[in-house]
Formats: sequence, C-alpha cells, structure tokens
Amino acid sequence: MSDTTENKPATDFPTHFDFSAAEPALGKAWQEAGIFTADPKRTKRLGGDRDPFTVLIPPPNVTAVLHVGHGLNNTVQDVLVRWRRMAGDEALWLPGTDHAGIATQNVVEKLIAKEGRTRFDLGREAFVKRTEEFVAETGGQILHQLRAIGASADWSRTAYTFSPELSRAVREAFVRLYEKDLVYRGHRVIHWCVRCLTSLSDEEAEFHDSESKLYHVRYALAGDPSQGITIATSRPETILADVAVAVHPDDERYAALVGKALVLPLVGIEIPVIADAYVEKDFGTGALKITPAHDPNDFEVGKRHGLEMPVVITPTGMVGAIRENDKHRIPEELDGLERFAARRQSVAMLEASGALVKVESYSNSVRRCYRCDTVVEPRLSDQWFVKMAPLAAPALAAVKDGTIRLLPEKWEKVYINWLDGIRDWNISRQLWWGHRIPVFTCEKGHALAYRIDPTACSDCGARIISQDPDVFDTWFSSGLWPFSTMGWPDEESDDLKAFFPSDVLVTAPEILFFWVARMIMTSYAFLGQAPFHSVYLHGTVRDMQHRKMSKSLGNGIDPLDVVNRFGADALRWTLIQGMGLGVDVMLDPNDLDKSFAPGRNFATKLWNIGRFILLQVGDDSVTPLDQVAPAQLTLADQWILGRLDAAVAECDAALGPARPRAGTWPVAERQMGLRLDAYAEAARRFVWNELADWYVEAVKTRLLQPGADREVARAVLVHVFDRGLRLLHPIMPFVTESLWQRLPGAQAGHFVATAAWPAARVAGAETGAAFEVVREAIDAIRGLRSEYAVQPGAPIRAFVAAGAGRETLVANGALVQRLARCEIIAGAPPEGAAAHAVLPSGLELSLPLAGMVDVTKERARLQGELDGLTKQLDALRGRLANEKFTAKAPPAVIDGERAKEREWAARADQLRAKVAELGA
RNA sequence: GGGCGGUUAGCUCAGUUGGUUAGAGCGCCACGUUGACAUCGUGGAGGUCACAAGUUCGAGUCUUGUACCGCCCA
Repeated sequence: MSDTTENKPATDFPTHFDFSAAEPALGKAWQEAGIFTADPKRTKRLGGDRDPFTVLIPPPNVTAVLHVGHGLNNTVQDVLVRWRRMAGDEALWLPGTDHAGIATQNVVEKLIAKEGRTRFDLGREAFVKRTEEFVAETGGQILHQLRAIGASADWSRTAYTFSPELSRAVREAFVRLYEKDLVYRGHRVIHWCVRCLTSLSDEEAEFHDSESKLYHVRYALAGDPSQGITIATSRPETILADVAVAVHPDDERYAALVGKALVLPLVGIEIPVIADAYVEKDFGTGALKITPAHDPNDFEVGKRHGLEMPVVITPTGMVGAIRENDKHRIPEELDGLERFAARRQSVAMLEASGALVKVESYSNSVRRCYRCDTVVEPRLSDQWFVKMAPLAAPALAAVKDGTIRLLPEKWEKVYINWLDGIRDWNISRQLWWGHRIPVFTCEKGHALAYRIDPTACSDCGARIISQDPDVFDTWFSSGLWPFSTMGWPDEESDDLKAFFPSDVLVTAPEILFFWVARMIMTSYAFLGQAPFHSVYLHGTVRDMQHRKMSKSLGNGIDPLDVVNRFGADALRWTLIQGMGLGVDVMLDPNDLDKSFAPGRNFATKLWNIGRFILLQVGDDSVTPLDQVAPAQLTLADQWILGRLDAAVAECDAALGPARPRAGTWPVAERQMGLRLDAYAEAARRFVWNELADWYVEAVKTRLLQPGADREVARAVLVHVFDRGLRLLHPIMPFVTESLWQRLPGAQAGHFVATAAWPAARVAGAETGAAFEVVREAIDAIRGLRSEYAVQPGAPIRAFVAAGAGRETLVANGALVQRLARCEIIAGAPPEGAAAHAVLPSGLELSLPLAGMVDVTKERARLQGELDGLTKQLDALRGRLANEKFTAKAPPAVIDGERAKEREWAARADQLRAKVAELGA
C-alpha cells in the first residue's frame, strides 16, 4: 500500500466474520492481558478508587456438562460483569463448582456398577478416593465450556466447595452454629431416599401429583368384632407400624370408643383409640391411623400421647423390623417385601380377611427425591438440624426493608411466605461424598464438635473413639459460597474485605430456597451483613411446547453446538434479546437455524456495517470528535450524535442502577434496571436502524470527496461506531472486539472489553432534530412509490411547498435522491395528476406521477387519511370541550392536548385542501 | 388446602406515577440483487388489550368478581 489515503483492500476484510477462528483467539488475548482478574487493592474498600462489582457464579455441579440453562444463566452474569467492568468498576466474576454430594456419588456409583461393584464393596475410604480421582479427571469441564461462550470470569479465583479452603469454612460454620446452640441432634421423622440411602431436607423432597388409591380398612373392636372403626389410608403397608387410631375429640360418632382397644389388621395386636384435635373430622372416615415412625404428623401425635414408634421399613425400602421387639408386627407373607409389593400384598390380605371396606381413587401429592425421583419414605431417625427461626429473622427483614431486592418482584412475596413458615433444616446426609460432620465421641460418650480433629475429649480428656459417619448436605457448604470463596473464616483476607458483600446474584427461581435464602441467612449469621443487594431470578429455557429442556425428553440444546454453528455472539444475543424480566425463553431444539436467527442475523449485520464503515474510513488517523468544531458538523452528524446520546441513556436506564446509593434500595428503585431485553433492543436499534439505515447512507457521498468535510464525516462515523460497539460489547463480546480492534488508530493491548462505557454528551448539545424532516420525506416518498407501484428504478420528482423544513429538505436533496430515488424541487408542482403527502411536521410534498396516479384513487386515499384524522380530532375536541376535563386534568396534560389539537387541525386543513384540489 | 402471579398482534413479549393514533422481535404478504449487507433492503397487513361490573374528566394501566393458565408451599 503506497498511498495511505487508499482504502484498505477488501481482501483484508473478509465478507463474513470467521467466529470459529476469532473467538478462541480473542479469548486467549483477553486472558493473557489479565483483564478479567480482579485486584482487591483497586477497590474503594481497600483504598483504591473503584467501586467493586462482584458476581458469584451459582456453582454448577463439578460433574456437570454445559446445557442451555447454564448458557442463559452465565450469559446474563457475563453481560452484567462486562458492563460494569467497562463502567469503571473493579469487576469480579467469581467462578467455581460444587462437589454435589448426592449427584456426584450417584455418578460414581453408576460407574463402579459397570464393574459389577457397589460402594460397599469398595468401602468408604476407597470409594471417596475413587470419587476424588473421577472429579480430578473430568470435573470442572463445564468451566472450560463457559470460556467458549465468552465468560469473563476471574479464573484465577476458581473455587470448589470441597477444596481444603472451603472445607475449612464449612467446618468453622458448623462449629460456630454448634457453639451458639443453633444446631442440634434431633430424633424425628425425616425424608429418606431408599435409593440414595440418605435423608433429605424438606426442599430436596419434592412434591409430585399422584393418582393414588384410598383404602378404607376396618379395625375391629377388641372383644367385640361387631363394632369397629374404619380408617382411610393411602399406605396400607404401614398398618404394621400403627400404634393407635385417632379421632377428633368432638366427633360424636366415635366418642364412645375413645380409650377402648382395636385389633390391628394384618398384625393382630391391640392398639388404643385416642382423641386428638389434629384429626380432620371431614376427611375420609374421620378416623386416622397413627404411624409415628412413618409419617411426620403422626410422629407429633405419637409424641403428644407417649406412644411407641416402631419402624417397619428398612433403609432400602423393604418391610422388616428394625428392633427385635417389633418382629411380632411383621407377618411372614410381608417380611422382606419391597414397599410397593408389600402394599399390593397387604391389600390382598386385607381383602381376604374382610377388613378392606372399599377402595377409592385419590389424587394426592407424593414426595420424591429431587436427585433420583424415587418416592421418599418418611422414616424415623437421628439427624443434625439447624434451628432456622433465629437465622431467618434477619434474612426476612433484609428483603422487607430493601437491603436485598429480588427481581421480578413476585419472588419477594414467595420468599417472605417461605421464611415465615420455615422449618428446621436437616443437614445430615448418609452419604460418603461430602464434608464429614466434625462431631467426635469419646469413650465416655461425650459427642462434641471440633474445629480440628481431636486426640482427646475436650470435656473429660478421654480417648476419642468415633466420628459421626454422616456428611453435610451439599447446600450447607454452598450456603457459605459468598464468603467461603473469599477466604473466610480469615476475616482479614483482602478478597473478603474488597469483594464481600457482592452485588448481583443471578440464578433460577428453583434454587431460591435451596441456595439463595441460605446464603442470606449464613451471611447474616457469620458476617452480620447481606451477601448481595440484588437477586436476579431469570426464566427457564423451554421448547416450543413450553416444556423444560431435559435429558429424558431429549429436547435439550447444546450451547456448544450453537457456538460451533453460529458463534457465541449469536447464542448470547438470542438469549439476551429475548430475556424479559423473569420471562421464559422459548427455543426450538429441532430448528436451531430459526431459533438462533436473531443472533446470527444481527451478528452478520453488525459485521457488515463494520466492514463497510471501516473500509470507507480507511486506516488514516481520525480526528477525535472533541477536536471537531461544532460548526463543522452537518445536520446528519448532529442527528446521529443525538441518537447516540438517546441510546446511551436508554441502555443505562434499562440496565439500571448498579447498586443502591445508600445501603438499602429506595422503594422507587427496587425494581429498576436489569431489563436486558430493553438494553439489547436500544443498542441494536441505534446501530442498525439509526446508524446503518440512515447515518451511513447520509455520509456515503461525503466520504468519497477528500477534504475537510470528509474528515468531519470520518470523525463522526468512527466515533458513533466505536460507541455502538461499546454498547453492544457486553452481549456480543467477540464480534465487537474484532471490529473494535480494526478501528483506525487501534492500539495493541487495548480492548473494547476494557474501554469506557459510553456517556452522553453534555446536556444541551445539538441533537439534529431538524434531520427528522428528511427522514419523514424519504419515508413518505417511499410509501407513495410503493402505493402507486412506481418501478423501483424509475426517477421521480417531489415539489415542496413553502413551509418549515423546506430549506433543510432541499439541502439534503442528494440523500433523498439516493434513498428514495426522488428529486426534491422547491416550488409549485406542474399541472396534472400527482400524489400528495403531508409530513407530520406539516411540510407538503407533491409528486407528479403522470400515467401512474389515478386521481380518483389519490383523492380516496387522502380522504381516508383525512377521515381517520377527523375522527381522532373530534374525540380530542370533545375532551377539550368537557368542562370536567379542563377543570380536573393537570395543566400540562391540557396544554399537551391543545397543542395536539392545533397540529391535527392544521394537518386536517392541508389534507382537506388537497382533496378539494383533486375535485369533488 | 394455603400463598403468589399471568391472560396485550399468528408466536414470544414490552407498555414506567392512569393522559398522543397501544409497541418490538420473529413469522406472514408484496416488491426488490440500486456498488456494505438476501443471515439483506423497501413497503404492507395484522390487536373489541381474557370476560363482566365499578372508580375516574379519562382505564391496557386502579378496584371487585368470573373464566382459563402457571408458579411456590402444604
């Protein structure tokens, strides 16, 4: 290239964005430049000058592979983090994974099952070692997959709930709760998964609707089989564990039988009839069998009445006595049967004995294990529980007083409702993969919690003989995520001081209780503060039938497949532009081309816009906009700069305040911002519909003629395109970075990823509003051409009557010529048939279209327009004539209506005159 | 059974404290390859804002009821 004023050869600028080459290269360049690595010293909290902005990843399971739900969740986080990084915050997106006790254990158990072995064959130690190896080999691949979708996380801080550091936090947390008497060992009915062989929390035992049967079974009165009580149960196999039949104290039907004994069917032993207000008189027969060991409500009744609590179902879900002295309760025919087989057998036996009165169909809800879907068995056992009421109080207050906001707002109500009725949390899991509960028992039977493995009992000095075999619920460790990832319990850690509390938590509503609420509670319990100020709960990705995507349905979308086919930007754009607050995203797994068309189309369009602009602008240095004298700016220049200001303002308003100004969110701001779809649309509209569709067209001719005006056009064009790329970068990081690197004057080592977020010009800057008349004229002429089917290439003329804006229109005649193929002529039109337009601003256009315009049709068209306007005008005048309106409406509204009336009336007059000209 | 939310264009959704002729994307129809872009351009059609009543000068927006759909909890 000998002459630097020559445009760059087009061969240097491919016609299509090669995302498959560019994405990995840019990812590497960002990583090597270290721009995603946060520095605590730069934050205001540690004496720097930047606000920290921290987002904590919801840690995916360490064994997980990326699905489109992760894609959505992490794209949202990345958009927010990239936005704040550009806005000058010290942005930290803290990534990591969760050891996922049950899930990971299940995976490894399946693995060794292929070798024909169970974990019991291996033994605990070997099984845990095997699991560690498995995680070391395959774990965390999801974090690598996240890089492929552009995630700008600080990988140097990658955390893992089972790392030594985070494990220390788990142990410390438990011991502190233990010391404050906020955990206790409880003997009660819990949810037991007979497949996972562990207890579950209330949250992990999910309700599923079930079409069941209600069996009515008669229990005969001891000594008088002619009398008896019929109960209704959906679980006849648990009759074996019945210890009483309860009736309501006020129920006259059974009053005479209270205190007497009944013969328990199947078993033959006698059980008492008791009175308890818990019984609902109107449900079933009004008599309730009491099975304290296999029903949480019956357990409470049993406690009140001091009843026995025999367990008749084994951990693996078989019928059988656990205690020697319950053996008499198990009939031989049922002993050892699986629960559901035992139910069928029980029913057969009850029927044979004549005790089965009737069977009804019955819709109820049955709890199932959230990990394996097995029907949960309520079962009496000993577990560690966290007392929730004291922990819940500050968590509840935080949301009520606006310290923490939840978006969309409806989840605040759900959250409050849940915390109001919160129950104690079972944190014991009978698993091998997890943090072992640090409770040790000495020879003398003292069971105490220890921060460090003890050698002797801290109470009596006796030898330690055992540790609690159970592990913690994984959610107990992930509940500490906001601070365990930052060095806690070391409270002097720089990260903790700089980045806690964090800012926005982005997650799905499904884990609001599992995880979000618990993080809030633990942060208050251990650090006395909220862990974040905003919780953004996004929707779910669904298929065209609105079904959740799942492996079993086979309706999933692999984000990496989308990345390979259309690029990460297309994936991200599609997800974000469709992300209304809390709204589900519908995608068709069978038609990825269509589903991801919005992102693919826009990425291509953006590349083409950039390609054209950059090739036209060339490599020569460009004058910074602030060095261009305002007087040199054309109307179009002013207009696009005004549109840019508006776009920046819209994007800022859509994204909203990054943090509350003073501690808590004022009511007016509690639901503001995080409208990612609105932000995406504002940025897109600027770049596509304003910059590309209008401004680029307006400067084309100026760029062809060397001189001062060309330099002004180049300056403005590069400026607005640069700012447009910045606005889009958080959503489409790769294509924007590729284009930004090609801007004239781009410097090595500089990235749009760290370029300053755009700011509007000073208030009062010229916005080029007069340019609108040119756009109006072009729109109107295009419309008339289409209306009268004028050949697309055929040149036409428009005569413009005197009026506001005529000068402007004439001055921009060349643009109208190019975009509407129409010559603008100031003055009266020649005689003859013509099409007419009255622009919104009032300027009148007359287009002689000899041979093309049908006068009758044109008159009818204008008359139709006039009719519509007249109707609106009548309604408006009616309003203004209404004294109640003028008396009660705010003056600003009335002024607005009056101004409108003047405009419409003038326009109606113009139209009426046109119609008249065309003859009656 | 308790709590919460939704119903606006063919589809997915916006619509700020009640105040222009209710918007966007996709889809649809017509035309178009004019020297950036057919993954594109230009023009267009399409809505009794679920239904009923009420408050108000004025209701997609507020209130009540009805119907249907969904979410959370038991």
